[in-house]
Amino acid sequence: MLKTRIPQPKGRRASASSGELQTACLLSPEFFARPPRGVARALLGKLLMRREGDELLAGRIVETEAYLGQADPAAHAAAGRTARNSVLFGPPGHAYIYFIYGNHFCLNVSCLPPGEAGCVLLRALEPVMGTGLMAHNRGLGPSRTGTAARLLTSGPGRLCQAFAITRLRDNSKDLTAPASDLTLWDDGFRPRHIVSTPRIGITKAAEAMLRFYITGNRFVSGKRD
DNA sequence: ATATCGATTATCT
DNA sequence: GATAATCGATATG
Repeated sequence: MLKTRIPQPKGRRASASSGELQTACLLSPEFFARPPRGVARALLGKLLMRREGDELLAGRIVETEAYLGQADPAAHAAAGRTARNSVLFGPPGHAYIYFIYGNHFCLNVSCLPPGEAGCVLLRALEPVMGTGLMAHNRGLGPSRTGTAARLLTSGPGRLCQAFAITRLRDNSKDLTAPASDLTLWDDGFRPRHIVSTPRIGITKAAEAMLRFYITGNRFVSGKRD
């Protein structure tokens, strides 16, 4: 099992992060080879990491949504396999990235064995490492505290911009591969409480409780402050 | 070939 | 709270 050392900021009390240095394990393909609902819950508290040359970005996953595959009317896989969504039908633990509203990218992780097209959308992260570069990628000033920090990664489009995630660069990338520059890790953090709600921004199957977030975390997307 | 709309965000009032 | 921005995927003729 591949491990690495993840430096962390001294967390304030309300923050999901705490401690200073943690050993983290790369998530395995098996972690994702199960139904998206369970993966979406299990991904809360895990770390997304990006290698940018000699710089490192890290964010803790605090909000997710599950998309169940061909049987889910809200899923991109609902109409079957296309060139755009083919990653969803491939092996678990790979990045499915799509372009939305003419402006934004969204990052999903494929779930279930090959042939089944479930996935989990990453909706919000709590910044852990590399906030300066995140702010630069977002076109924001260097401020990284208070309400301004929420603008870095609180939303599916925002977190992709902060991590410089694009379809061209990252679609189909294996997020469980040690050599990948975009990876998912478990540093042992476990959320205290998880809330489930309807998914955001969809019209079909809008009542299903498939959005999950860490209770009380200030980096969850939506209105705050 | 053209029209519609979206798993969003920023910027108004 | 409301809406413009922006473009690729998909549906329709």
